[in-house]
Amino acid sequence: MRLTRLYLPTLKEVPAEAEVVSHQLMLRAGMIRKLAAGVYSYLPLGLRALRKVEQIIREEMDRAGGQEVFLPGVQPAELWEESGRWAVFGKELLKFKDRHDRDFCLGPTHEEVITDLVRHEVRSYRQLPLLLYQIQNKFRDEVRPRFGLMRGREFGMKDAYSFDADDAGAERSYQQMYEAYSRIFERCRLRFRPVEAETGAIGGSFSHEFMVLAETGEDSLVSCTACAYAANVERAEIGPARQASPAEPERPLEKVATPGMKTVEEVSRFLGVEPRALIKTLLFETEQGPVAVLVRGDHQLNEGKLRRHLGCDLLALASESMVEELTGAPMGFAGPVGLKARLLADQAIRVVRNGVSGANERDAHLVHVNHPRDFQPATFADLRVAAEGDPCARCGGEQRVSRGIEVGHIFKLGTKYSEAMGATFLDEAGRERPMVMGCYGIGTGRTVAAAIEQNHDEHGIIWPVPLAPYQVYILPINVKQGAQREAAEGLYRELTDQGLEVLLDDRDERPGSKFHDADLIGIPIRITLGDRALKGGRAEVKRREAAAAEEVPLAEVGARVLELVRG
RNA sequence: CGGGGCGUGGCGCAGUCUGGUGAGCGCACCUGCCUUGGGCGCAGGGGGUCGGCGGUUCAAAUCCGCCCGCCCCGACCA
Repeated sequence: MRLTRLYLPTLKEVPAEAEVVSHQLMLRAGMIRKLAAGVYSYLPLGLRALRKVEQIIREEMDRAGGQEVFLPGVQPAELWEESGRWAVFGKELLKFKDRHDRDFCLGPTHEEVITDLVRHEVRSYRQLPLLLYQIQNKFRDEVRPRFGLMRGREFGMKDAYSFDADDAGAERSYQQMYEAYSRIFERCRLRFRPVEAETGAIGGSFSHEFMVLAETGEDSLVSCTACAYAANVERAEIGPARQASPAEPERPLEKVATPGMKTVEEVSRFLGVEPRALIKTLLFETEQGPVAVLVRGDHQLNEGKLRRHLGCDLLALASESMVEELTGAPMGFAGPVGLKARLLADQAIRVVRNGVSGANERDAHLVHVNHPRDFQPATFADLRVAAEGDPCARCGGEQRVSRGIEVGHIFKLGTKYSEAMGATFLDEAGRERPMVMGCYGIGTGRTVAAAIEQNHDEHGIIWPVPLAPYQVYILPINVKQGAQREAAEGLYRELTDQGLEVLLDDRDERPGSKFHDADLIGIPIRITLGDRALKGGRAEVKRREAAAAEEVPLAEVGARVLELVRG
């Protein structure tokens, strides 16, 4: 492709709306343009990178026994009512009516559609297992789209669905997808980590997220420095707290005045104690009645863990009036001692010695609070958000927290959808049984963005060869010089004939502009043709990530480039 | 949904507080000349209902009201 023909609007300046580097670079490199909040157009360069990711995914899905389908983006409400998600999915589901006043939505995911498709056609265990996938845009009306392609409202996704006759089969399918995903992200040359994850609105029993490691990631993940355990912080289990040794002696319980001191920060500063000595008392309303939860002052409650522990659907922080009713004090002075409510505690509370808590009395706290002398929770459990340095739940080693971009997510769904929607088959014994399902997603645009987050410098993108929109950038310094132009055209033909994807910068521009654009769009190999090297019958070959170029005789450039592309 | 901010030519911005000077600057774009190893130089030129609607005023980009769009923080979330 010739630069004089390519639709490549690059930008010198950073558009004000772009926060993260991948968004900035995709705009500047002319890959994408925004149409509305969270809705983007792909330009030729961006589309080529996207297609590279999609092709790798296709190959690995096919290799794992998948078959590609293409499902509708517009879906009728009835299907969603059948699965029960029309009401539950919430405002992210973009709903509308057709001219006959029938309800539809833009598909945010395709479990309903695929289950509907399969239930009509699959009758026998002989037709299982089945793995179907598609690559298509989804629409989720996100509350706050941001970071360009990282969190759009309309976004590209590969979604796959497995149907098995039993749990063991579903387990195998899941495992196959786990391996396929690992291969996909390896082939994309990404630094990533599979982590145990929450299942959220998709439902199901078990899942892994594939996280691309990046500081700008929206997710936090916890990994053990000693063993293989890794999980999304939302999910990450924490091992039992270590007892401080030697244990401090218990001191007598004492009430102190803390006028107006409500937050952990205020109380700890006022009393001159570390936040970790405080016992936070959080009050919740649930359908099972009010619940009080204790967490150390420097820890954060994990509502997901609490919800699972209680097995409740409704879980909301208690209102001000509720707090007063339960504790007899305004918000900010709740404590476990003498509190008449169901009491749970994070396991770290067990080893807090001479702690500080609210006194259930306005402007007062208790110091030297000790378990079990002063309070006795019904249970201790793992209820907090994992933090740097927490003990690993599997091996007791130390956990580390890092940031990641969720590019893939695999779920073991079980029979949630097949039962709700009647996707059944007859087994060998002639019994009717629900299919056991799994679903597996990869954000395609997000993967491109993640690759840029991991591969860039101050000048622009540095594409890994497998994702590069083009592999080679031929840059004649001055196209008005016949020798340079001819050498460039010759190499362009030769490399293109070899099957390489080549850009020829045939623009009559200053060299500086061309070098800057070449660096910005990040093509892995640049061939510069200027008088300097050309006099000796050579071209300069430079890898984008390298500091210096090498001079290569014109006749050997083709071979050298192929070597670099493959290498 | 709560809090904050922004909207002036394709992009980045100034001007708005304190109403009135020919709507301006940089980049990009067009023409000509010049130049060609890291975003050259000179000259000329095109492009704006100042987000929209309404109001105040002799006069509104500027003041007031409503609406729309976008961005950031939080809550939320495959």
